[in-house]
Amino acid sequence: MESELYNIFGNHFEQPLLEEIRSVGKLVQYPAGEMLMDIGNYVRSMPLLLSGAIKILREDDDGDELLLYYLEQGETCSVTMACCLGQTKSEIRAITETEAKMIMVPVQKMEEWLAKYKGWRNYVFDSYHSRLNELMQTVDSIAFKNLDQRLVDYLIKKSEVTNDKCIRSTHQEIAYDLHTSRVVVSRLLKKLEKMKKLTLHRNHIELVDL
Amino acid sequence: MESELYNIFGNHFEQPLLEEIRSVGKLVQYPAGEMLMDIGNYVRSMPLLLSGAIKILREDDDGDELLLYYLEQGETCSVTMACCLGQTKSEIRAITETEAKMIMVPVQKMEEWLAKYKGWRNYVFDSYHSRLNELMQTVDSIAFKNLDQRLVDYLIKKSEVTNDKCIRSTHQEIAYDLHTSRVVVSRLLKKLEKMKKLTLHRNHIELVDL
DNA sequence: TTAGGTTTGTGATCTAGGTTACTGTAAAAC
DNA sequence: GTTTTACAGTAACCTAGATCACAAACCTAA
Repeated sequence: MESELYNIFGNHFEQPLLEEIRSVGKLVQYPAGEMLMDIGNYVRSMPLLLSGAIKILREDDDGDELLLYYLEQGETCSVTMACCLGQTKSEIRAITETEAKMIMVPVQKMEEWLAKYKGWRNYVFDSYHSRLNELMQTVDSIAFKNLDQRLVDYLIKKSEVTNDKCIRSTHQEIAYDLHTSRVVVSRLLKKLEKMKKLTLHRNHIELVDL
Repeated sequence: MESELYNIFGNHFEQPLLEEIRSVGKLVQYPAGEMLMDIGNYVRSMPLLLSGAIKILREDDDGDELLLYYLEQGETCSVTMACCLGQTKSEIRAITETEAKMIMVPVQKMEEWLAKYKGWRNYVFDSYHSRLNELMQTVDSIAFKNLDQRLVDYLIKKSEVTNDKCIRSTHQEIAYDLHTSRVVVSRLLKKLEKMKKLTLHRNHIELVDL
């Protein structure tokens, strides 16, 4: 935990803060596809992501999902933090997209550190800021873009966070994230294949030129 | 300014913080329809809204707008704050929905107070939290609801913030906020009128039973 | 009063995407 | 091996909402 913690957060956090994190934080590791939090859960600790990626989803009344954004190395979930501080239930679902290693910090400390460390305060604010901007991007995407473009964006982003030119998902899984139907995804993917932008296989998609 | 400041923020802020706000804050008042901030602007101070309502809009590359949410009494614009602290340009447009009175606080103070006052910290975090939740509502709305429902929600919300059963907008203006076309709005409104939920007039709409 | 702009109503047509239905095929289970 | 299940391809059809076109009603200014 030492080296990763220092590599990733050393520039932002004061020495004593790093020490505190080391002593109270709990290092945990999850495989891909693990649900870290669900809608309605209460939250008592916050993750500082050391490696891997986490996807954040929203669900409507009918159980339809929509991918909001990914968390990556060095980031944390502001929505979670907001829930912690506000003592309210989670409004989102968090699932590891890849294997992920993180430090869990109890909520009381988080608050204490806000008063104590400028580095922590800046980190938390930057984090909120990033999440707000990402949510606005998401709004832009669903409000202003058509599905063709959203699909392309999705594939590129997913390829980035998994660090893999090959998207290991079924069309159905993609459809869930984009909140559309499998048939539509298959159709659009086939169109992209005809444009030589990717090649389709069972259970995976090879990105060629997106 | 005194009485309003104390009435609205007295419960959340420490006495010395209230004093500071009173001494460095600038009281300003705008009529309805005033643009307070535009996309690309730099921000040097933050509003604490004493009365009235402000609408926050997002715009895409083609200049198409979309209403994100309203700010109301006692609230502040986190996106603005994020821009202040991050020294980045505004990603949103803010327009007074009604006549609005607010205290403008310079950005340096805001940061100073974060370290100094727990009340301020809580306020700022609650504010971020509210904005995140509101943005998620907006995402839900455009991702999961059809236009009929969004229009009804819009009319109800607008009636709330203006505190007026009568919506003083043209169909075109509503269409801008919902990011659709005037023709579609007229059609849906006519449908609602036939369902006896409202009555239509030139330049205004009377809500009857929504 | 008239002219010109603005707002609203409505029919006709178009399109992205949703839905249903059925097929072939790869992979897994037996 | 054979059977079963999950995944993908594709045609046919449907619908919400977008777009175009035009007319009527109203409002303002000269």
